[in-house]
Amino acid sequence: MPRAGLTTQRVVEEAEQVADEVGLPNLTLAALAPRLGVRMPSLYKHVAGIDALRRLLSIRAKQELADVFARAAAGRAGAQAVTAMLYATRAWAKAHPGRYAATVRAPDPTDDEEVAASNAILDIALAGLAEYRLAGDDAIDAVRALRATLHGFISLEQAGGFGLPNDVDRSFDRVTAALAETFTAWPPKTERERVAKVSSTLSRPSRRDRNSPAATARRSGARAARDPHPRTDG
Amino acid sequence: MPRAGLTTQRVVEEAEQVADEVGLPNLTLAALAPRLGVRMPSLYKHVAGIDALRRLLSIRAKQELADVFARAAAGRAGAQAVTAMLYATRAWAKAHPGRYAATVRAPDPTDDEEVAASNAILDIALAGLAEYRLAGDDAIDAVRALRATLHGFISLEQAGGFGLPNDVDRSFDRVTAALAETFTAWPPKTERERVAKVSSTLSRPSRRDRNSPAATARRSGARAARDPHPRTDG
DNA sequence: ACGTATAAGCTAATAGGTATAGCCTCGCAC
DNA sequence: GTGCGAGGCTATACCTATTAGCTTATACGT
Repeated sequence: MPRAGLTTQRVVEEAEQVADEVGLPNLTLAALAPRLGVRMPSLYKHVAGIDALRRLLSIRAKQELADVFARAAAGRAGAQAVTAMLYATRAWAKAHPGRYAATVRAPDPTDDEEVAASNAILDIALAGLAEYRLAGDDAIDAVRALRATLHGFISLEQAGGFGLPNDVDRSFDRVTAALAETFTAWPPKTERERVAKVSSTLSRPSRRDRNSPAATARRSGARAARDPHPRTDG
Repeated sequence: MPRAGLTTQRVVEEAEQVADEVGLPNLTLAALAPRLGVRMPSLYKHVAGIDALRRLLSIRAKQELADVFARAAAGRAGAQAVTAMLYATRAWAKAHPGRYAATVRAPDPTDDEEVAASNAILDIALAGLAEYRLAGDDAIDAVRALRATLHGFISLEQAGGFGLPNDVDRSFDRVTAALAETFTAWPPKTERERVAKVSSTLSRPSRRDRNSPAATARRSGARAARDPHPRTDG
């Protein structure tokens, strides 16, 4: 019998298709094999198992998402960049729900390749926020807010969580606008501060820490060789 | 041999424990049965199968979450209520990750019981936002923003997505404060409007629709008996 | 108290999924 | 052309869900 001529890459590509069609949790080797014209055990010649396949899928998906971010933010800054990143990501997630789901997975901290893919997303998101001139922890808080809002909206939407007839696109517009606006006054005033309306120096100690050496050090890549906190986020 | 004396309720309660311990996706009947002192097939006398069990789990979890919202918002309003709801939910989700995950599931639109549980969450969240005096689509957009932000943060945190050493509690404080603040100027200005700085009447057509009959009708529960859009939302 | 219907438990068997072992052979390198 | 490694296969084992059909504890009516 002629060989199917599979490669790891081919297997992962088909797995992406399947994941997009039936959802990441329903991606099985059993479903994948016939689509590639082989029997199930043959897949083990190319991927080490279902877990390894999921890992490869995640890495590729994270790279794609980083790309989506990068293209959206290219040539834009501030609110424009944020808005573009949010819309582009939602559109990509709609077209590729399985891949999007794969981007959420937290990497094993010792897995350099997947950690790198995660970091690419973080770095590009941070770059997209550059115009807001945030630094240190404030910048991290902001990307976390960005990722959380975006992910929450997309995953609820994909889960069918927005059941009311009200227009979901409209809601997304509002969320996007709110987020882009929020970053212009970041960090936000806390409730206590809003009520007490005192001078910002006194009432917003968080600002003091903004560019502190400690905060900057925490961000820097210069850490011990086997850092217990390899740099990954969101 | 003596009977184990199971009930559906007992099974679901133990399932909650398991889900909290090992994660909702890892909840299996096989793991559950020995913990209840019976063989796997015996569980079918009390629940119709793993899917039915998940459904029951979701319903209970949604009721619990609605309760968490209600308790948090009780006696508070506006930013205070929003803040309290967010913190309480995150704390509950941390203590009960499996149950929290179960709240995300979208109900089958024909499943009255689960739809009702979902609606309870929505209603209480809307009530928590009452002080902001939003109406019609604006109110729906706001709860969606609330749920999306909250869910995004919690699910990323639970997935281990916040790998950087930066303090996650601090980030959550910021996100919370930003959200509570955002609702005071809802709907947010779009990027175009912020740039063009014209009068709000002209530049913010969305406000015109706020209390329109159409918008109100869309929200109302008065719909045809077998409504294609039973009232549910994130 | 007793007898019985029913519900609650059991064993056994089936159907899918993951994974490993071990064989067979295509097809490239030389 | 031949040798051999990579890529495919069958067979098998194990895990989870589910169904069928049996047994018996126990609640309840008399």
